[in-house]
Amino acid sequence: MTFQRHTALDDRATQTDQNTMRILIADDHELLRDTLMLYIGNEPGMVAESVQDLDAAEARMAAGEEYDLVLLDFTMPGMDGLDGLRRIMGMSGDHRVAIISGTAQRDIAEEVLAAGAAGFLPKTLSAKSLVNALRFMALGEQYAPLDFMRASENDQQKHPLAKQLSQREFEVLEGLTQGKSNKEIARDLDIREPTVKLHVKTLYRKIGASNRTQAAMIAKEKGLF
Amino acid sequence: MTFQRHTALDDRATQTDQNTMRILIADDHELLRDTLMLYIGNEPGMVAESVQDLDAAEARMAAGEEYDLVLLDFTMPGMDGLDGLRRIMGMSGDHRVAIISGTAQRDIAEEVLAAGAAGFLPKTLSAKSLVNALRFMALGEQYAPLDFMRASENDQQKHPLAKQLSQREFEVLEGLTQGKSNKEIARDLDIREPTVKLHVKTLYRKIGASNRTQAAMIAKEKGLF
DNA sequence: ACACCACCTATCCGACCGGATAGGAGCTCT
DNA sequence: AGAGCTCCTATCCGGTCGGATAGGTGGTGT
Repeated sequence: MTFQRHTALDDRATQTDQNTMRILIADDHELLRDTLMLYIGNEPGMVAESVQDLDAAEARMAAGEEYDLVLLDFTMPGMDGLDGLRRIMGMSGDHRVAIISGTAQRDIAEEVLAAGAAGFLPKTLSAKSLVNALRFMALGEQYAPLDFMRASENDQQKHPLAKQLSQREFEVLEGLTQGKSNKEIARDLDIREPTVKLHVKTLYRKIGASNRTQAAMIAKEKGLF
Repeated sequence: MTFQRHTALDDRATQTDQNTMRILIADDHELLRDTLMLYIGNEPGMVAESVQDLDAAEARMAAGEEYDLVLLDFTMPGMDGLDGLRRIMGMSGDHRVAIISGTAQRDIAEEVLAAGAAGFLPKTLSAKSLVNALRFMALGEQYAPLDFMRASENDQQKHPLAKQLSQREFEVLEGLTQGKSNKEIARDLDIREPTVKLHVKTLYRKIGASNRTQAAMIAKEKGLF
């Protein structure tokens, strides 16, 4: 992997401030902050700063710092879902804000875009694609990776544990992890309670649980939901 | 920041294989893979390769590649909790394997270390600390960030949620997170079942749960245990 | 046509849970 | 000494859970 040419702008040291793109990265994963800043800093015409939570990002912006783009991690202290995004976007000034996330799925991405964010960037994106997306968004466009947005609604067929379960059992298990009663699950899925009980019982067998709390903990630890 | 040297091998042909540390990174976040490889490649005496899931890591190792250290992301296709770690560690050869994670809490870290891993690395670690940890682990030591592991060592003192609970309620809550029945908890703590029920009820009120599964999930998500 | 499977519904029962209520023992602080 | 706290025990009750059993529907593959 070499870095002789990143873009056509590479060797033009005449870069002016107006042409330099300022990016603020807010993410509680210091590892990513450090390495990503290094990567972006290596890109011509790009300068990145980083903070570790939403409050710090807000403080920077409130202090009058101007950024061409602000990247917010979706799961970071202070975010609280989309509230943090809305708070930053509601600040005075004309800010372009994008969400970056390692865990959020398509439904979250859609809500993010609907809320008016400049883009949604999963951490499964390559560094190169990310930089391209940054430039794209700085131009005023809205970005989200197409393959990510095309991902099927129920992409649990990948997970080994979920694979053993039928679709319904999976949905019931999701209810269990939310601490719902059989009655509530039945209402939510629009089926009868006895049916829920059946699914509960059979999924216990399949995943090796002996009660709903164990089932919920197993699902959680295996990384489902 | 320039990249005249990516690795010590780049311009120093005298570097011997014995002195170069080979690292395999398995993580489905390509963004982190790209940027972290760049960062590590910039460190003298370190070479990193990366793959995007557990199967690919397994294939590399099965193909006879030798690594001084293998980093596995905890939430990555094929991992399935600790199973993936055990699978890699059970492979023939003498491999040192560490877990890296952006979401796992202390309980997971302890299980990882108990399983014999070389270390546990949260992504909140700085890049510099990570590199230091890598060198440390390559020496045969076991690593985990102290502040992370102290996160709830004698839990009550630190955690705001646990602080509201009495000692007994806390112990009962621990039983709940293991999916135990009131009767089992009573036996383990050597108290009567009605007493357990009392503690259960009062701790529901304190943490805002309405049943044992919710209580367990709340405790888990808040990072207790 | 048949077996098979996932999914749905139903009933019965013993066990457990969640909530209320009512105490008593030991400790600390004022 | 009494107030206040935590921790312990106990009983009662309605509701829920866990497990077994029995059956019906619709789609798939042989």
